[in-house]
Amino acid sequence: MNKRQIKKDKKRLLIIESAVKVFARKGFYNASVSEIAREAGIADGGMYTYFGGKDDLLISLFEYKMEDILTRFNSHLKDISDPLIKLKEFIKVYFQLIQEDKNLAEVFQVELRQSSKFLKDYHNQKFIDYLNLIAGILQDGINIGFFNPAIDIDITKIMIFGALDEMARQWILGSENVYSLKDASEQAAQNLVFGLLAN
Amino acid sequence: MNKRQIKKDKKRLLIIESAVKVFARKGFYNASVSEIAREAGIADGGMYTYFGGKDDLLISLFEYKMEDILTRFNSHLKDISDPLIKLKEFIKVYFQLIQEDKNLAEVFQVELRQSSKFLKDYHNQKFIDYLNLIAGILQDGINIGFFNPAIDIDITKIMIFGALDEMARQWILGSENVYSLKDASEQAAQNLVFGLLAN
Amino acid sequence: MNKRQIKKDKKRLLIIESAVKVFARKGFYNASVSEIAREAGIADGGMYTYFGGKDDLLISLFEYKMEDILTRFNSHLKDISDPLIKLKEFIKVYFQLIQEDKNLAEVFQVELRQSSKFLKDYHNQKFIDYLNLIAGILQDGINIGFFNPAIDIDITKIMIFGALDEMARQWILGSENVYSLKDASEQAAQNLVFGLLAN
Amino acid sequence: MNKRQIKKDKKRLLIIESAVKVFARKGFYNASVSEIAREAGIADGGMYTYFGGKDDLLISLFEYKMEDILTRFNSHLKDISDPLIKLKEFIKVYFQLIQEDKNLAEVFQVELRQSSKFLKDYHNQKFIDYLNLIAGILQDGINIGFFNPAIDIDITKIMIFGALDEMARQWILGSENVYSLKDASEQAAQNLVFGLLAN
DNA sequence: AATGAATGAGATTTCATTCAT
DNA sequence: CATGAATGAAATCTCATTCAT
Repeated sequence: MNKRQIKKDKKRLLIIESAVKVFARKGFYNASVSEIAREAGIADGGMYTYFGGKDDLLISLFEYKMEDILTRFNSHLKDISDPLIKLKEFIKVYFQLIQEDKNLAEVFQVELRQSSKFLKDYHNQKFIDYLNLIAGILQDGINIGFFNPAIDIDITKIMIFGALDEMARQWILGSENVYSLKDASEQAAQNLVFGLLAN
Repeated sequence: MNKRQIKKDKKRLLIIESAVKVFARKGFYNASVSEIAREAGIADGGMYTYFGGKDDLLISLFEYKMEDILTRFNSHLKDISDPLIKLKEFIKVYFQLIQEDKNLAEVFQVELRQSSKFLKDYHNQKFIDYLNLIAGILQDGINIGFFNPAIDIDITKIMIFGALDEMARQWILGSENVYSLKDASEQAAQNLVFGLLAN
Repeated sequence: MNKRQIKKDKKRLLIIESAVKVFARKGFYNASVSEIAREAGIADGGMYTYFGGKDDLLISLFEYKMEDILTRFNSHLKDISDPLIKLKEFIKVYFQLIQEDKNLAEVFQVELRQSSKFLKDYHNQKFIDYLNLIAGILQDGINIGFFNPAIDIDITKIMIFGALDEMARQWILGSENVYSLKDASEQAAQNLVFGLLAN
Repeated sequence: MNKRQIKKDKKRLLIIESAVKVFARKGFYNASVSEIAREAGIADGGMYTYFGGKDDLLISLFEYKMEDILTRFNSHLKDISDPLIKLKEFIKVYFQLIQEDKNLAEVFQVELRQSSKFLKDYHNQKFIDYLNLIAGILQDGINIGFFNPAIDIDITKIMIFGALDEMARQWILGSENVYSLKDASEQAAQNLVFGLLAN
């Protein structure tokens, strides 16, 4: 890779990180390109060299970060074979990521929702990959007889994602009486695995 | 109640219903006040007689519809004493409501999320009431020994809400290979109550 | 005069007084017809029965009040023959009127200025009558040899009006270190009559 | 100073001059930002790069022009020591300025009056400086015994300002039988210095 | 005659995007 | 490549006036 390319990539990243901050602060629609530029320390029209526009910036942000996240999930989970532990670990890593970068989390949790509307055409492969991480764990669990074979994987993966997602969102938004992410993590694992019933 | 007041209330409702349609179609930020007015068959500035502005319209819409929803939940659940059946019924009613008014569901599921930004200050009592419906069921279940006393209600109510919410959202957004809401309903109940483990 | 006519006149007056208050508070352009109606305790569109519109209301207000003012000046000054005393008395009455109704004064001082623009066509006879009050005093003074015959009455009447007007305006607007209207009155008379020169 | 800054300053000035023309023609409230832009030959939203809004434009206009005016007064008067001549010269220069830029004069005389409403908070230092020019002349005159020591400077400076101001305003507004500014200038000096009394 | 909801033109302002320097 | 001024479309909101009740 030549020097010029490296420099360009650095700038792309800089703009993405700035956008994450500003989107988290203001929301996608209320964030102005100008403010992102200011945050990045570049000129107003500067991002147009690196991204096609505000929409493209959001998509690129999502793709870039999602790739990173998927990589991290994979590297954390690849050596675990027990699906139960894998699920627990998945939940733990998920909340860790949220905690590490609250700004990014807010963008994912809150802002990407709304954008699903105007980004309808955008085929969201990374999100599908992400859901399939969960699906994979479920499938493994069923295969080796740990998980209930009656589970509909396509439904349940979304259910699990939603459960974790909402717990994270409330933690991010909530100022008062919020649980710790550690508690959330343990409770989620407990509930998902064993259900609500008393034994 | 006099005639004028009745007419006014009708108009308020008409505008709310129109807004639901347009928000569902375009999203909150991409919906223009003009378009809502056109949908409602009133003049461009017409909604300002009934609502303080676009934001207020969204909040009012939320309050109005949420009240209706809470009433329906309560009337459906009030005579059920078994918490297990109550939970199942809650889930069923939830998905029924989604199916009945897809537009409203879309606004609630997708558009109101983004607005959590500007709804941050707005103390969202109706949403709290809704969460407490779930909390109540959980509490009852624990009290009579059906549900696991180790359950943290404040965490779990959010988890359940999130799980159902995301299942509904994917059903609304998903054009391809979506599950039926009936399947979703049953699967959700199954998973929540018994957990993922095989017996 | 029949009863109906009396009632109508009362309402006209009520609206004028309300308009005075609101114009004083907000200025002509920033005052809404609705706010004037609220102040008057009538319906929003109510003033259109009595006045042709917002502009007409301002003109009518001016005419009505100016007539009153001219009457009061005339009744105060009619028995004074000494032009010097007449001038002093004119000044005194002028500031008395200002003090009596600060709202009205503000409308006259500040708001009627701006309106001179859009009311350009409106031939302001009452204002001319008012200026001619001053002109009359000057003319008398010159005739009987008290005032300097070199005085150009048409210029000087405006000068005197401007001097008093500005003193009144600063008193109305000024919150800090304002003079009393009594001091202003005496100083004005002193300066106008004797000039700035030391004797 | 770099080229870009010079260009920006030029544009600011262009917009101010255009605003003066349009405000003079239509009045502040009836002038639209669009029309000012058209007059300046820039795009509709163009002035927002240079000014915060319509109000800010008016204030900036005032500050900019007033600074110029104060400079001109000072350079004209600085070498005159005789307070009597200084006063006469002040009046002459004042009417000269009015004559030179009738548009600006109209804005100052007519439009800024109305704005005293929204300029109320805005601490108007430039206007105070201007009044103090007059105060300085009066003080000098009293000190060297030319002017009557009984003069209250704070009242009289306002009186003189008002007298000149109104003479100017009537000249600007008046289409029929107006005096020449030369006559006004001489008459004002004569009246102020010697008073109305015949000797 | 009074009411006040409805109208709809028009105003200010924002901001993504472009492009000359 | 970077800059940031300029563009101009579009959005929200206001409000004088009308008119059915």
